Order: sequence, then C-alpha cells, then structure tokens
Amino acid sequence: MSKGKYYLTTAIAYTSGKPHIGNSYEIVLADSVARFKRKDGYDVFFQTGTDEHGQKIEIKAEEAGVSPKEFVDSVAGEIKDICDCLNCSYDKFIRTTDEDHEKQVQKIFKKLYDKGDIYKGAYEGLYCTPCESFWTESQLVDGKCPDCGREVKPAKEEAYFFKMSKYADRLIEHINTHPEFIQPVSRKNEMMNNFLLPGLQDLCVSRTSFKWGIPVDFDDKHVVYVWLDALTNYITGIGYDAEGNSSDQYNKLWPADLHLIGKDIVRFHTIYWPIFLMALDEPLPKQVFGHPWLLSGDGKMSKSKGNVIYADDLAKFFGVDAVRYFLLHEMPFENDGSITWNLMTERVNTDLANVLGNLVNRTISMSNKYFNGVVENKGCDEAVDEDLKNVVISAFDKVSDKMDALKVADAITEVFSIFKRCNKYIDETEPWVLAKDEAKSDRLATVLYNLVEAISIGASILWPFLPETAEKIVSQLNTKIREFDTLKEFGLYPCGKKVTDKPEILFARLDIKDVLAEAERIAEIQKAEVAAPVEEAEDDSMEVTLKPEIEYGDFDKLQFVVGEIIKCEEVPKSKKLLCSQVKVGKEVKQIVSGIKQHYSAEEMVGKKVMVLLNLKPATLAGVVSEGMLLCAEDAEGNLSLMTPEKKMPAGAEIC
RNA sequence: GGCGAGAUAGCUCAGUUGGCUAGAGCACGCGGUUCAUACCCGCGGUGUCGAGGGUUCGAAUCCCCCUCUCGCUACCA
Repeated sequence: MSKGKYYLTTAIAYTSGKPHIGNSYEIVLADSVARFKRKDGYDVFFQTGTDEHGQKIEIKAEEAGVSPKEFVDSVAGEIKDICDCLNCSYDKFIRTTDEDHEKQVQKIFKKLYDKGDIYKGAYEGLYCTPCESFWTESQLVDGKCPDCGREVKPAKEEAYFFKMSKYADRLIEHINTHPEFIQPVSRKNEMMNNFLLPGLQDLCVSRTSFKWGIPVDFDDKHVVYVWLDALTNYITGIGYDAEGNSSDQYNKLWPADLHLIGKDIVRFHTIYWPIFLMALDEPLPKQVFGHPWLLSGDGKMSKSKGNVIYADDLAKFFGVDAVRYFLLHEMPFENDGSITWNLMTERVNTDLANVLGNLVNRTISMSNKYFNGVVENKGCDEAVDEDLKNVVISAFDKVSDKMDALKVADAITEVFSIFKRCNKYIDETEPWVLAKDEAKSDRLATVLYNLVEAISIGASILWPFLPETAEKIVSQLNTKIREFDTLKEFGLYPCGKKVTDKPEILFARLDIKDVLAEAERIAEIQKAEVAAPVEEAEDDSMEVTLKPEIEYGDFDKLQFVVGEIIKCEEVPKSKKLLCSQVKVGKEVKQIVSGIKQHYSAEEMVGKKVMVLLNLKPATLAGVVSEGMLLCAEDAEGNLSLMTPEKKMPAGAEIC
C-alpha cells in the first residue's frame, strides 16, 4: 500500500564546470531521502538536473572554442556521471536546454506577461554612458559616476520585470503560518528581515546583453533571465503546461514535498519561486531545506591550493559507500561541514571497517566455524538477548523520526547503534566459550542466529544510505533487504539458511600514509594544471569590456605613484577594510582599502604599491582615506596589489 | 552599519519548560578478550559550561552588560 506520493528535487547544477565534492553533497543527501521514502512505502519521484544558460557559459564556451550547446552537453555529461557514480537514484534528470522545458518557460513568461505580472520596463536609474552602467543616487560620488567620475544622466534600458511586491503580503502570511516551510528556521528570519519586511524589489527577468538563453518569444532581443528559467524546472520536469494541459504526472506530484538546495540560494527558493507559483495559481512546495556547505578543511576549495576534492576521485580510492557515508554522517544540519583526506580515512577505519565490516565478518566466520554456516534459532534465549532485540526493533522508528526532520546524520548514527550493540552482544555472550562446551551448542546457535537477524535488520535500515554495502551484507547472509514495515519484528531470518563460506571484506582498513600519498598525488596534478603555461591548456584570460576612448588630458589628471606601506592596521568594526600609512616621497598618506579578505595587516607592511594620489579624500567607516591602492581583480573577486616589477623608491611617478 | 545565531572536555557537538555527582562520539590512557579487518568490550575527565554582574532555595539553562566568532544584508576609493 502506498503511503502517497513524495516529490523531491535538488537544485539544478550550473554547467560552468565539473562540480567538486561539496557540490555533490546535495545529490547524495537527496538520494538518501528518496531511497528512505521509497522503502517506507511512498511513491517517490526524485528529480535533479542541470542549469545550462547564461552569460558565464557563453563566455566559457567561447574560451573553449566550442558552441555553448557543445559545452553544456559535455559538462552536463560529467555531472550526470558523478550522480551515477555516487549511486543516486534520480527518476528524472532535467536539463534547462531540454526542448519541452524551453517551450514551457516561454509559455510561462507569456502567461505572466499577459496577466500583467511581468511588465516591460527599464532599469530606471542614472546612467553613465561610457561605463554602460546604471547607478542609484546613493552609489554616486559627488553626483558623478563612481567608476569614472563623469556626469551621469537619468536613463532607461529596456528589460522585463516581475512585480514581486504584488504578492509579498501573501508570501509573508504563508511563511508565518507554515513554520516548516523554510528549514533550518534561522534562514526564515534572514529572509523576513532582509527582504520581505523591508519591502520587495521587482525582479528583472530578462536580459538583452547576451544570447545564450531562452528567447522571449514575443520579443526576441530578450532572453529569459536565470531564475524564471531555472526555478521552473521543478514543474516543467514533471509535465506542467502553462496553457492548462498539464500532465497527469504533474497533477499527481505537484506541489513538491521537498526542495533540497544549498544555503546560498534560499532566497530564490523561498521568495521568488513561491511568488512565481502564486502568479501561476499553483500551490507552493511544502518545504525548502537550505543545507550547509561542505568545505575542504576549513576553507574553500581551490585548485591553486591543490585542495579541490572530487567525488569520483574519492569514490575510486575509498569506494562509493565510504563517500556516501562521510557525506551523510559528517554533515551537520545547520553549520558547514569539513572534509579532508584525513577525516575521510578516520571515518572509514573507525565506523565502516571496525564497527560494521568487522562485525559482519566475525559473525559469518563464527557461523562457518561452529555450524558450517548454517544459521538456526534453537530458541535457547537468555536475559541478555532482550536488550539486543530491543535496540534492534526500536531502531527503525528512531531513524524514521530523524529522517522526517531531515537530520540525516543523526539517522545514520541511529542505524549504527544496532551494529555497536551487536559487537557488545558478542562480548557478553562469548560464543568462543560456548563453543568449547558441547552442551551449550543450542545456546551458541541461538546467539549466532540473533546476530544474523540483527545484522539483517540493520542492513535493511542502512540501505537508503549505503545501498551497495547493505546489498553485500544481506547477500553474504544469504537473505534480502527487508521491507520497512517488517523491521519491528525480530526473528524473520529463516532457520536453516546457510551464510557464505567466504566472507568478503566490506571495508578494508586504510593506512593513513597511503591515503596521504594519494592526496598528495592529486594535489600535485591540480597545482600543475593551474601552473600550466597559458598558451596551452585553458586560456584563463578574462573578457574585457572596453570603455570609451579618452584623451591624454583625461589620463594626465590622474596622479599615480609608488607608495611604501610603513604601517597597516585593521579598521575597527569593519569586515573588509585595512587602514595603511603609505609613504609617498616625504609625505605619509593614510589610505583605507577594502582588501582585508585578501591581505593581512602584517603582510601589507613593507610592500611597494601603486597609489592613486590625487583622489579626493573620503571617510570610510569613520576613517579618513586620502587616496587609493590599486589592485587587479579576477572573475572570482580575488585581489592582487600592483607592485613595481623592479626596485623603485616610494614616490616614484607611474606614468 | 542593520538583523539574526552562537561561545559547553584536546576535536566535533548534545543538553527539552532553571533541579539531583554536566553528557555522547572521536582522540588519548589502562584493563579484559581472541570469533574477527592489531578487531571488539569495559573502565578512566578538578571541563573557570566565553568574562563580569543580577534574579532564585537552586542557573550551562532566565535578565543586564562586556568580549569574541559565525550567518544574512548593506557598504567597501
């Protein structure tokens, strides 16, 4: 009997490059929920996929010398391979370049336009023509463009907007009356306080500045901008039709029971997405869970650090289930988790090899040794058996409660409490002692039966998390994964069955030295890739948007000099600012810069840097700044100070 | 700058509405055991429960005030 439908989704992955292990966490988390619900009797539909449009992809494809479609085909393939490699049981893998998705997005756009929720408008603002940028009043510096200091004038650029504010009150009401809607709840406060209560801005839903997107069919110089394209995958993937001919599948599955997403896109899923749905007159998803991130050590992964960890590398070395175990067990509910090769090894050795693998192995070995592998319940019970049985048959409800709350790490810990209890049971009953006494043969058989039965139940509950391992265990025990509605009954293992006579090691213990050698090998490869000469491999140069030509006179107004930083300290109460004393000729200028995240105050001292000297002083966070330190900035926002290539005195003019 | 969360054992964290000697896992030490992947089982913590004040018979738990961390947001010359 089905307990009803359960529709869950992950976010769709952006196809700008191969995802690292942190990005793969979500799909495994979703898979464990999907498998659990399926086994628990729900009619589950699990959708994942890829988000394939946008300017970044257009640029990446051009850099790679292929068409955008060729580019996303390749990356989407990689992403799908990783999902498959992690044994994820998705029912549908949607791509936003799928024809039916694109068609529906166009229809949805039209429908919302006809309804009046999308309107043609413009970025209304102060436009700096040379910079091709819009500015708000508050961004201006002395009433001029903050980038180039020229005059700005009121201007408009055509774009389509969605009337967010129209639905804001309804959304606030919904969030307040559905406390389970946004998980974890701390995210709810952030959404309310930062966006909903101060008042929602209308959202720009089209772009004219790039082509790689779904064209607005009635105005084809526009393409649909990211969120209306990406978020709607949740309905187009199951057969939604904007003209009222949605599929039976859609009618059955929608609204979604759970959207699993990263904490960085909670805002789009709990504000824009519900509002789009309200505009379409569709019900809202029941729950959105913004999970934390998995970090490499305590920082972000980067190839230049050589600490990027990919799921397939890990799976190759540790095995798929070891990776799944780590992801599911080590990720906290609310805070970011951390992965390193060391931590990974620790978990494999301690939990998987020692507790679980060894338990299965010793149980099967004893069965073979004492009874040629035949498992029989002789009914020779003793008091110690009761506690074992209680732990085993109460486990499922505990796991189930944790899963309902999406506390997957806690759920898996509950499963392991069965295996830990089994190990203790072996010590309590001392089968090797029983074996020495002919008269205790029946007791010995019963003890082994209890163990085999307990492990069978444990493996069955383990299945959603570590499917491959669970299958291996029951296969070695010559039985099957149990249905979830039978897990509260102890004693279903059929008497007289024979377990395997050659127990296979489930998880080999690893030597940390071998692991670190592998990690080092991979790190070297990554560093080599980054250091590779620009001419071959990938060209990492960035797109340059040209500013209008200037006269020499314009340039000559700017006074650049070499400055030496003689003192530097952090600006109190500021997250990004450093205050430097910069020696320029005989003078010392105080300059405040937003670079604290890239340079420490200590390492600044002694550097010779490029200074814009004749900039009008300004006050930042209460500190006067009399100039500007020049930096290069890459696409990720990394900064690098500009320093003279040969030795130059402080005060030397840069011209 | 605005809003919010948090600071508990070496590490990662539990601690419901204030109540009995503050807990778990990992790591570490000792002991036991040998069926097993040198594994498993048992035992072992004088922890300023971030600092200081207050309410109370009693506070990790409530109030005030510090300090520090983190999240979101704004700003970032």
